[in-house]
Amino acid sequence: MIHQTMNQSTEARVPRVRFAPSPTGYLHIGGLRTALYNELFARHHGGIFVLRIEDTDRTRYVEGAVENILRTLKWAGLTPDEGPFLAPDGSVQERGAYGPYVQSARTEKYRHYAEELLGKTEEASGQSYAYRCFCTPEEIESLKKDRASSDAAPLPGLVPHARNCRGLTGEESAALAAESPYVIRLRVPDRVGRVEFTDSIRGLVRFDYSSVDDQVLLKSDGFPTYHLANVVDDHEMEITQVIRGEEWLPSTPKHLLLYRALGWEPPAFAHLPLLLNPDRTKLSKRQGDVAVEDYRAQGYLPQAMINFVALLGWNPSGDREKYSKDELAREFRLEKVNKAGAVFNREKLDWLNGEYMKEMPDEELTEVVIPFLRIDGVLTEVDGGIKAADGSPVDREALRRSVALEKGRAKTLKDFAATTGYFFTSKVELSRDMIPWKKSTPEVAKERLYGLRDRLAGLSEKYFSDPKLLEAEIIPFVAERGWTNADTLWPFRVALSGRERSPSPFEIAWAIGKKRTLERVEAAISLL
RNA sequence: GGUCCCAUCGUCUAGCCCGGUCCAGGACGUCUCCCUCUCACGGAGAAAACUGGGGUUCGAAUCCCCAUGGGACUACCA
Repeated sequence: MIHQTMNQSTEARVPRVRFAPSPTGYLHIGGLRTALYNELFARHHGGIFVLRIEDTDRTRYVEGAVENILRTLKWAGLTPDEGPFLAPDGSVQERGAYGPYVQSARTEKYRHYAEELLGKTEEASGQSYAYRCFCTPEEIESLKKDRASSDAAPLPGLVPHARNCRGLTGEESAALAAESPYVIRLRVPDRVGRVEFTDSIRGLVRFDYSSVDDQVLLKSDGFPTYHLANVVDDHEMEITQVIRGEEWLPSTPKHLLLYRALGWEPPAFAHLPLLLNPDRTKLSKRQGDVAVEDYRAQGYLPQAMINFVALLGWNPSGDREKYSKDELAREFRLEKVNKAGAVFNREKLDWLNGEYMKEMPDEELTEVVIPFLRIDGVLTEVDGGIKAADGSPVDREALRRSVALEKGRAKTLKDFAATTGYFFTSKVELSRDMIPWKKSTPEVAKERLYGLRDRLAGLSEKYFSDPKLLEAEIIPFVAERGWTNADTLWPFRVALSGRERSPSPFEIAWAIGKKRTLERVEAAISLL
């Protein structure tokens, strides 16, 4: 009496996987990882990565969500081989031979199969694989309450309401259908038995028939539920390996039962461990950002996101932290995916993001930083030219240098807005008492700045082309005067930055140039 | 409650399938020291884990059982 579902070998076929998000808003970080694993699997095996939109719940549809998902996937560098994509003009189009790839455009198919099941008889029981249920949601709700409150062990097998409509004859059912709304439910066998399957990650998993509810397949509005649509589409799109979140594990027996009822060979299943909040519950909004676009807006690089999320639940070796997407694809093995959930920990993401920023060429980094500087008002764009917040022009080279200097201490692209502003203003804000080194006095600071000013003024522009040149010039000068680095360089640096913490004065001078360097030193002197 | 899944440092993990090389390795974070005008960077180092109990075995993080703990699911949502 055991129904065994074999995971047929699929070596003869091209592996096909899919990512199937619902357009209910934004792309969830967990969705990003699921999509990534699907793509990695496809690339590793030379297969096809399909994107499918599961929008069978009209009540949850959010305007623009499809575009948003597409945009975010693109940003992350994920590129489905088939399915909807964003055309250059911004419209959503499709590619691939298995379309449409949006479920709302496929409703006829689902209805067709649901009705087919109504009339199809299972040999073992002599009953149809599906039946019409006329119960209202309210009735079912109260039946459920009864079940929950009763001390008696739940009846083996069936959901309570099943007893109402399950026994209807074909004629009764058809007659009622003419006058009342109904749903079509899957008839789970009421004999003893179970569904078994070998999960690609977890191994053998089994469910007794008695623990599976008679799932609704077709809703009273004529739309399919996830379960039906998913099975129909995975079959029609010839998906060979399903890779999805662990939350789907409990409904897998329903899907397997459906494949059997329809007479189809099921794909292999792999259920990914969940991404967790710090308290180890399923990652959720409320405990942090879950939308990929939030991370994008906060200045995380797509490479860092991909790298980070890939290693949440899977690891190729254990002693390396940085991998490109190609390297990930080369190493990817579904069998090596962990079974336990993984806490999404932002510190490590910050670190990884910093690593990627540091290795990025300055020109490239500058390009991606600019939008963040504009958002935060550090820079504005006038007639295509970039200007500082106070209207002074900003040249590209100065911008590049400031980004190069600050990238060592930035965790995200957004951080540059907070650390980089003083490079571009014509006047630095500073107060008299922060100029002297903490163990020194304003008088000393003033003397040092005078000396520095005269010395700097005598240096040609060439010295400002490399912080090392400036340093090689100033350090000996400080020594020969009998000054200390501390009581000289601190005032110098503060004069240039207006900050307690910043890059070295030589670096700042290099970034802002001789003219501004002298202006700022002069301004500091006048405060003393 | 029921069903199912899971369990190595605070966190991500390597090792587990094919028991000994593991008084458990790496990374983030933390702490200390070095570098240093500051903050970072960088360098050196430290603290930090096999949930518990049985069993199998000469030997268990690794295999088995139980307990405990955690999680997911339990919709005409996905």
